[in-house]
Amino acid sequence: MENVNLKKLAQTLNLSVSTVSKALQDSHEISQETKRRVLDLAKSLNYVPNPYASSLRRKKSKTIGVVIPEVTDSFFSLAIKGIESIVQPKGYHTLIYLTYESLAREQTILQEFQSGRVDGVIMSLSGETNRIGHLETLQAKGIPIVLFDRIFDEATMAQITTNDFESGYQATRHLIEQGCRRVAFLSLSDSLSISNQRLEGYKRALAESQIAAQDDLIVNGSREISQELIRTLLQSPQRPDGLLASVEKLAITAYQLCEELNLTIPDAVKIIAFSNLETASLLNPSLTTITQPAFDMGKAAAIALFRNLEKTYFDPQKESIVLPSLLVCRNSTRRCN
Amino acid sequence: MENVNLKKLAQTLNLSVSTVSKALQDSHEISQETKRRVLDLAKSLNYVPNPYASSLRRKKSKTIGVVIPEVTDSFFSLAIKGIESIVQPKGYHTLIYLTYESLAREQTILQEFQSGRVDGVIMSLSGETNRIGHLETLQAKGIPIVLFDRIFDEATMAQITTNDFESGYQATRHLIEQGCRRVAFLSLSDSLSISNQRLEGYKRALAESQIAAQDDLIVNGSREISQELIRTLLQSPQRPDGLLASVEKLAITAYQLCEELNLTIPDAVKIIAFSNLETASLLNPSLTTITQPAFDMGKAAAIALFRNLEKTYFDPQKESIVLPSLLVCRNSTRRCN
DNA sequence: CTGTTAGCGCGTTCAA
DNA sequence: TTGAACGCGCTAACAG
Repeated sequence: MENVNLKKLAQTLNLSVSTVSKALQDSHEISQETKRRVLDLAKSLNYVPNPYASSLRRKKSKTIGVVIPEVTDSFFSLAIKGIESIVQPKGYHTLIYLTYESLAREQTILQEFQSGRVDGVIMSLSGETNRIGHLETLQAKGIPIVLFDRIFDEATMAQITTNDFESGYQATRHLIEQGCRRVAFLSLSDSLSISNQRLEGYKRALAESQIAAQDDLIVNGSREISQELIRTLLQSPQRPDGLLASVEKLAITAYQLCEELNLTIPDAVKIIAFSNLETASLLNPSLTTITQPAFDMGKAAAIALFRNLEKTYFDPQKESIVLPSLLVCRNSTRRCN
Repeated sequence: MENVNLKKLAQTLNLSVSTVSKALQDSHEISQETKRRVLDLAKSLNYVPNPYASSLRRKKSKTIGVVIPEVTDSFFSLAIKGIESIVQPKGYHTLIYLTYESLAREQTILQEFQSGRVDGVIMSLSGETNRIGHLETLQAKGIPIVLFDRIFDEATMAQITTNDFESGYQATRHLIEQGCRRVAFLSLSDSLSISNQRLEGYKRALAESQIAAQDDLIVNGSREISQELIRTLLQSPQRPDGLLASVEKLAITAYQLCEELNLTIPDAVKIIAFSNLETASLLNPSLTTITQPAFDMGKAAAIALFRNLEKTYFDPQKESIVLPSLLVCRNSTRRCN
């Protein structure tokens, strides 16, 4: 790989490798004079310690694994920034893995983590994930996991969410207030915590307005499957006049379909999307979004993880942190809580 | 870290560590019978090799560093997916680093790479980067670098771009055809290859239409600085009637300002943005974008990188790959080349 | 076909 | 205050 290592430094200074090592770690058992000499040479030779050798020896990789379903999603990319804002200053590195909503990939990735490649994991579950044996196995090996956004209620670990019930409720109420009477709910899967919570909020809002929830207005499935289901829905004689998309990608799909079917937004159909697209409400005044504090959620997740990493003994414990999300429409921003 | 390693496997099977190691690597010098026994045990004990020990020994990390200015940008997040589509199947891992447009951070990151943490680097330069000594130093140590999008012309390495001159030209022509006579050009910095190319195209298009380019219509600076410059520009009596934003973030800033200043888009001001936002033209029919093949650029970068990694001897060579970008407006898509 | 030996670069005894 | 020796887990050269 490279060339300048402890040995080389030691040789040119006529010191032993271990002395140099200690000097670089600012050990108290090394004289100031020696430390200075070592540091000077290290700097002038541009010495960079080999992280893999160090990991091997210390049994710590100073690396965090981030496992998310997507990166081309405003929520997740913002969350990454939040994570990095904590992780980087600590001198840790970030390994990013994408599951593309597949449970199998998620399992493969976590399996690989058993190698000790990462010291801890921050993740948001795939749409397919309906059991978490792979998470538990990893935790049992002493590697802490923090979940954010797409959590798993029964799991014994830190979990960062927004109040999804409340935001689902508020969003639905907003649509009803705008005159919608047939509101559809679009979800990626029925095992996703966030979708289910939001769905409950949706149902509550409908009930309060004496509108009967209809099963055929609740769409469940991967993006490809949903696309066809939504298309059918929008073509049916009793098509919905409002859509609540619990995931950004589904909102995009819905938009494309409305366009394709010549349904004008918001006259024919109103849409509310869970999305952090900075541009969304700018680009289209009629668009309403539920905006989550993605950056802060990433930060909170990283902070919770470090709390566990810094313990001498890691003992998985459930811990829930709930941050508020915002309902943003052109002229107003309302806090959902 | 973990517990089950080669030694343990070897002990329980009464074999030597090296035999087990070779068996796991499917070496031809191990009998089928032994291989089977080893693989069976490995699977049942859930053995996962320690990547750091292996890296240390082999002097290969099977890890790629991706260095980009931002992740909350549709272009870069899509490019990441393109990169992963090549890197993952090869069994390589992806370490992502964000420069936030800072040269200093970029230098720190590359400096760290001298440790051998990564086998190769794929990067897009920060807005501040006007020299590439840090890249050359790294390459000189045998670590290949591939640049994409924000390249550095004089650099001796593979570079993946779109035809920025052409797309700047087409975009400007499009604005002129829509009736714009005072078109402003928004850029992050004057050291950015893409901005300069696009600027040249812009100038050419103006010249062809007998419109004199005006320096005060060319805005240069970080997002914060630009924001004030653009605001001033939009408030001046001879404000522009068209904006060409060479970076997504600047387009967002421009949008926000138009809104704030009550300038209706597209009546008062027309905007063309270099952006890959899937939703952009959907959300607002009046929006025109230059869409780059971000996913394919990521792929191409990764492929070029592996070409270098797989060489027995790495010898930096310049290599340019140019992919076409698209000008997308509501009813038409035109290829820029 | 299998085992022995010797490191990769670093950090941690323990002895001087 | 410094250094010698050992080993983290794995791979590679060389014997047998």
